[in-house]
Amino acid sequence: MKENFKENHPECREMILPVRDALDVISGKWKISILIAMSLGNKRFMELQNAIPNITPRMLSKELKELEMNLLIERKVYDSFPPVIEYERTAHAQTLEPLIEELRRWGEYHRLVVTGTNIHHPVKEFQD
Amino acid sequence: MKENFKENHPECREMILPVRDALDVISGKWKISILIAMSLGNKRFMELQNAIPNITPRMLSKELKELEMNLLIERKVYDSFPPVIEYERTAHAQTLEPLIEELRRWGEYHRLVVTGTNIHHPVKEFQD
DNA sequence: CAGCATCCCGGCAGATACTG
DNA sequence: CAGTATCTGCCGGGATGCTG
Repeated sequence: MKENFKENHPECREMILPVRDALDVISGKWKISILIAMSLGNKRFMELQNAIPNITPRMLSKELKELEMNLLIERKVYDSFPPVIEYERTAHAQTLEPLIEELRRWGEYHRLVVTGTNIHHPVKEFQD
Repeated sequence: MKENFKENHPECREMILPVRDALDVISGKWKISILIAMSLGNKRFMELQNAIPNITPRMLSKELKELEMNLLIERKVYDSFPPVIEYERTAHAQTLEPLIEELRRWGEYHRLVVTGTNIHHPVKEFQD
């Protein structure tokens, strides 16, 4: 998967690899939901599970681990009694904000386009 | 998948849905490669298959269909002899450019971060 | 509470062969 | 050339139950 355009277009491979890296990091099924739930102040495992309907502990655990490996969140263990575990977004997660906002904007626009609004401009180009 | 934050945070659901829409459209395994190969001038099925190493005709066909359904490409049949079929990016695909560029930028930056560049002020370094 | 272990199933996607 | 058909392995991810 990483070796697209291996021999043909080395300059393209250099363009595609970072794009796929970015997509791999954020396109997990629950990752965006988790990051947003955390930005709303949910920090603990149970809080996240409650905030995100339908997620199973197994999936939550798995996605949290991947987010942590990608340095987007940090797992903090306070050995109070009872011990408390909290997850927090890192500074690196902040750098994702513009990208997520761009995804949101394009996603909204795209929905307008595919649901057939001819209010806008470029739509008429793909009507036969 | 679409019903995250159903009851808890309706405003979040409205944020997540478009993001997931956008991701669903572009995060197919070969979609970015196909769009880039097309932007390089590859139009015909065989050209695309040659330009994208390791893709099978089955996958190419499937991804082309999905891109077409999302109005990102257009399938044109010229009934010359022999009949020629060409795929072209639509105007709507142009609107994806800033998003892909943002993905590429963040993907590159992210790789720097995870491969251990010691960053003290991540946000500042990320900006141009 | 914060997860891990197990079982299991549907679908993604590769390999290969075939068609108009 | 531009795909389709079939067979198959793999694994993402749900359900359930269990632990420290």
